[in-house]
Amino acid sequence: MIREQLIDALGVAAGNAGVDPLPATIELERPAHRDHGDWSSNVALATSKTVGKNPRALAADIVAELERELPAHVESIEIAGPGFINFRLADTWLHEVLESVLDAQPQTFGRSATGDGTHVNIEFVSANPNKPLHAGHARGAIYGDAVARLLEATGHHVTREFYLNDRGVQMTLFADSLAARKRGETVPEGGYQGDYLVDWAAEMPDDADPLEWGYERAVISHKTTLGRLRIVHDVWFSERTLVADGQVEEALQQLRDREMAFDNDGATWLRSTEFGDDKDRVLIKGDGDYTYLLPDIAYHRDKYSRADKLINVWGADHHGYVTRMKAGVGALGHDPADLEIIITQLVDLLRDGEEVRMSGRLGDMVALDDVVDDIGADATRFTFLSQSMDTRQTVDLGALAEKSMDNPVFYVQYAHARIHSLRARAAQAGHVATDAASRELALLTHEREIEMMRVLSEYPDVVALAARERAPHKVITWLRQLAAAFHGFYHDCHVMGDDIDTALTLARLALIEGARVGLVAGLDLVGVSAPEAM
RNA sequence: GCCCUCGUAGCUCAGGGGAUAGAGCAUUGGCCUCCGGAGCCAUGUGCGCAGGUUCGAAUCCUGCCGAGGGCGCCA
Repeated sequence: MIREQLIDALGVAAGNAGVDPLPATIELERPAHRDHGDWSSNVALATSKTVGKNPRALAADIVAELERELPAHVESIEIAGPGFINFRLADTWLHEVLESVLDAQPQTFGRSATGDGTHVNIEFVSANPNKPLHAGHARGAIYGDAVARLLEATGHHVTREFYLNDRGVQMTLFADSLAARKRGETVPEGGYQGDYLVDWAAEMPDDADPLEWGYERAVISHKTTLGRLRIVHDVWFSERTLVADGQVEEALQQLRDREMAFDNDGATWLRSTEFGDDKDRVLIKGDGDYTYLLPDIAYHRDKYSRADKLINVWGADHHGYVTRMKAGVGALGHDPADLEIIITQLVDLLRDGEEVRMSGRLGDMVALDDVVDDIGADATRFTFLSQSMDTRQTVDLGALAEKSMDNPVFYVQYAHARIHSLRARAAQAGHVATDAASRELALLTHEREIEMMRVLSEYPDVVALAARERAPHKVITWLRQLAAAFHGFYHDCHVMGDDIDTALTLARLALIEGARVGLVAGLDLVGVSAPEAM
């Protein structure tokens, strides 16, 4: 790849110019402005102090070394600003990029093996199995799945996991509420109010055990809703079985053996202050019941035995548990660094500008199914992935439901549909796809064509960065760029026509095929479909 | 009080050490004899404030201001 070639050449040149030692990494980036060339390096700026020269003078020395034998594709090298070294390349480097895109096809374009088969377990959603998922679950659900896709695309072995809190008081309360509905009564004090229970009660056979039947029904509900969003968990892990298998007691014993658990005031405590927590935490309450923490520790103990690295996706309202969870696994002797807890900021849900309440009884909430009904899986996924998880997100369901231009997913999908339409027309006109040897990509020199290839060239870096930073929104941003580049090309450069030379038509068909590969690959990475017609 | 995240254009958000800070929506005005107008082009005195680190800060550090979330023998 051109990037590595230039970095290598820079390293050699800098060494010959007296830079010693060479920096750990030589930075090479794409300048924001086209006037600054195709690639730019700051080595001279970064190392001038150690060499004892002013940056521009050092840059001149390095450039002189580089000019002894220009690296492939390089047309000229300039020194600019305070001492940047700017490379101006011939378009041939982009033709080479396009060739590699066509070669890769959507199945492999942008993918890498950097994860080296590391087994990552990512746990997300994990909503209680006693009521349907609501809109507030959307962000974490879609995000978790997108991160899983990114990790898979970068050579990790991924397990998607859902933890079921299927024991405890809330399950009993749920069963009681369901049974009451079945009898046509109002739910008990503090019970589950939602209308869904009326429907579930109607479905429930008379002789069914409300707890077991309701639990199963809720899990089906979760799976169905998630399935509509193309989210499929590999493992549904039951807290109940964890207790039944004796794993909770084993974990507790392990903590005791390591002197990380102690008894005080009639309760059993975790020595979490050993791991930076501001106080120790209760594992077993005075009444003998576990707190949520102990089964959670046992659960993570089990996960550590099944994967190299753990990721938990939690909402912002759980951020206070990060320290004690890490303390818990640390107390077991595991490396807390292998447990990555990602906090997603909350979502403000609006409907036509008006706030939709996310708290309180279910009656006030919007079911996730309703969101999918209103705006579809594609728009839902695209929207919830379009911004960083570190920022609070505002989503207006009303605006999205209109399928208006407020949602760029259509802009991206439209690009794909146009390409499909072009291909069909081309086939009709008898333009057959040509092999690498006979297509003349050198004909692609229009500004719009160049721009499209430049965007395509960035995709592998985007995927790598998005995966490393757990930031699928970077893929969304890139897709919008590619779609914009394509639409601009489509407007200014006709693929077929009386005044278009056949060779150019074939070259442009190759180019839009490259765009198609990019769109399909990118959309697949975020789990959004690439429709052939809209 | 302490902890976490955020503060970028009228609105929703990208950009997370580089050289002139970008997109969508909204506004205003252009572009259909021609591959799908769900499109293209033009239109903007914006990085909360103050210090610091650096050759260079929207980006890193500190403080302040503002918004949201969290600090249970609840889950």
